[in-house]
Amino acid sequence: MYLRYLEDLDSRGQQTASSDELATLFGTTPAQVRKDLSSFGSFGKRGLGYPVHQLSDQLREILGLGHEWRVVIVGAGKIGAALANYHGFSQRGFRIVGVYDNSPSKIGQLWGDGTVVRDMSELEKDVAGNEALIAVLAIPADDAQVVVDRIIVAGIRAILNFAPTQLQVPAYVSLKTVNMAVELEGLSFALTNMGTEKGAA
Amino acid sequence: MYLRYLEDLDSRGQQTASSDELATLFGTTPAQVRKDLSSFGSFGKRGLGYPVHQLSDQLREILGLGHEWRVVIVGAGKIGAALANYHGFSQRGFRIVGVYDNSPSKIGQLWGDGTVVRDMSELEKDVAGNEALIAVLAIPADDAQVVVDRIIVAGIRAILNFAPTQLQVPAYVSLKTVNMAVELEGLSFALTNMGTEKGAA
DNA sequence: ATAACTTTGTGAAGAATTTCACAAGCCTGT
DNA sequence: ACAGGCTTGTGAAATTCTTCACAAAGTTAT
Repeated sequence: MYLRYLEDLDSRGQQTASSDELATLFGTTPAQVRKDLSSFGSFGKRGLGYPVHQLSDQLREILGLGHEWRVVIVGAGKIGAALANYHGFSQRGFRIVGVYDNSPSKIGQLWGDGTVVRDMSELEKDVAGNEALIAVLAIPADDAQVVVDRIIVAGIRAILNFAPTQLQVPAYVSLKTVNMAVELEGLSFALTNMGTEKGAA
Repeated sequence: MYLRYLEDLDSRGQQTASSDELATLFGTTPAQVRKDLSSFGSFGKRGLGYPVHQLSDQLREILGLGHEWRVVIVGAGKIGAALANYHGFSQRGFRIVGVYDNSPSKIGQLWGDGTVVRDMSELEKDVAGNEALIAVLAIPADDAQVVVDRIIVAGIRAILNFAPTQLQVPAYVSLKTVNMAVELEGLSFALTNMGTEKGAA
C-alpha cells in the first residue's frame, strides 16, 4: 500500500516525504511508518524525510516487482472476464498469459482483447512452457480444491483465490483468498453494531 | 468465515462440532475458536461441542444477516457487471436494487438479468426511496472520492470499495476496500521471499 | 562554523492478541 | 446414580504489535 502512495507523490514530482506526511496519507501514525520501513532497511535521511522516488524503487524491489510475472486465469466466467480485462494487473507487471476453462461453451471463445479461452487440459503443458508461477482462480467453490491440486502439480506457486472456500495448499505455495460475500457481511456487522462499538473507518 | 463452514457442516447434517474440529477446518487453533466465539456469548455445550445449526443462526443474527440488505452498485464497467451478476450476494441476503453510471454509453443499457443501468444523477432520489444503506463502488480511482461524498449525503452508510485508492469517510460510515493489485503484489512478495521467511499458508 | 530546527531509527513501555492450562460442566457407560 | 471421558469457558502467561520518547544525524540560516 505504501508503494501506491509513494508512486503518486513521485508522479507529482515530490522529492521527499516525512514519516508524518506519509502517515496522514496512509491513515496511520508516523511511528508506524518508521517501524514498518525500518524493518526492511534504513531508507530515510534524518532532518529531511524519505526520498520518494528512491524508496519507491526499493519497495518495488522488496516486493519482487522488478520483473514481469506471468499469470494464468482459471475460470472464464464473469469474474474471470473482469479480471482478465482489469488494467491494474498489467500496469503493475502482471502479464496474463492464458485463460482456462473446462466448459465446452467457453473454450475457444475469443474475448475483446484477443484472448482465447483455452481448455483446462492444456494448462499443464502451457504452464511448463511459459513458466507462469501465479494463478488467479475464478471458479465455483466445489471445483476449487481439485483444480488447485492440479495447477500446483503443473508448477503454480501462488494463487489468488476468488472461490468462496478455504483451500488447502502445501507450505511452499502462497495462497490469498478474496471473498466478496464475506466482505459484505463484515459491513453488515458494522452497520448492525454501529451504536455498540466504535465505528470503523 | 466461521459461518460459511458452519453452514457447510449443517447442510451435511452434522449436529455438533468441537472447537478442535472447527479449528482444523478454519486453519486456526481450538483456543482461538473458543475465544472468538465466547466473545459473543456462550454457545457450546461442554463435553459435546457447538450445536452447528443453532450456532449458525446465532452468528447470522450477530452479523445482522437476519434481514435483506438493499445494495446499490456504482459503476457499470466490467467489475460492476461481474458483481451485479455474482450470485454469492443475493444468496446471502444482499439484494441489488440499482446499478448506476455516469457514462451516456452505459446508461439505459439492459443487462442479461433485466437490470437497467441508471444515471448517477438519479441515485439520490432512488436511495431515498429504496432505503439502500450499502454501496459497492466499482469506478476509476480518480472519481472515487467525489462519488463517495455524494452517496454518503444520499444516505449510504457502508461502502465496499473496489477502486484502488484510500477513501476518506466519516466515522459513521463503514468502509472496506478490496484492492486486487495489492493482493497480487502480496503474492509477488511471498514468492520472492520464499526461502527467507516461513511460507504463508 | 555554529546554532537552531527538523526528522529518522530504535530501545523501552504499553496495549492487544494469542496461547496455555485447567476447573467446571455435560454426556455416556454401566 | 456414578465414574470416566470429552469439551467448553476463561483467568493467567506468553507473545506480538503499537506507541512513546529521545539520542543521533542531517539541514538551513546566519
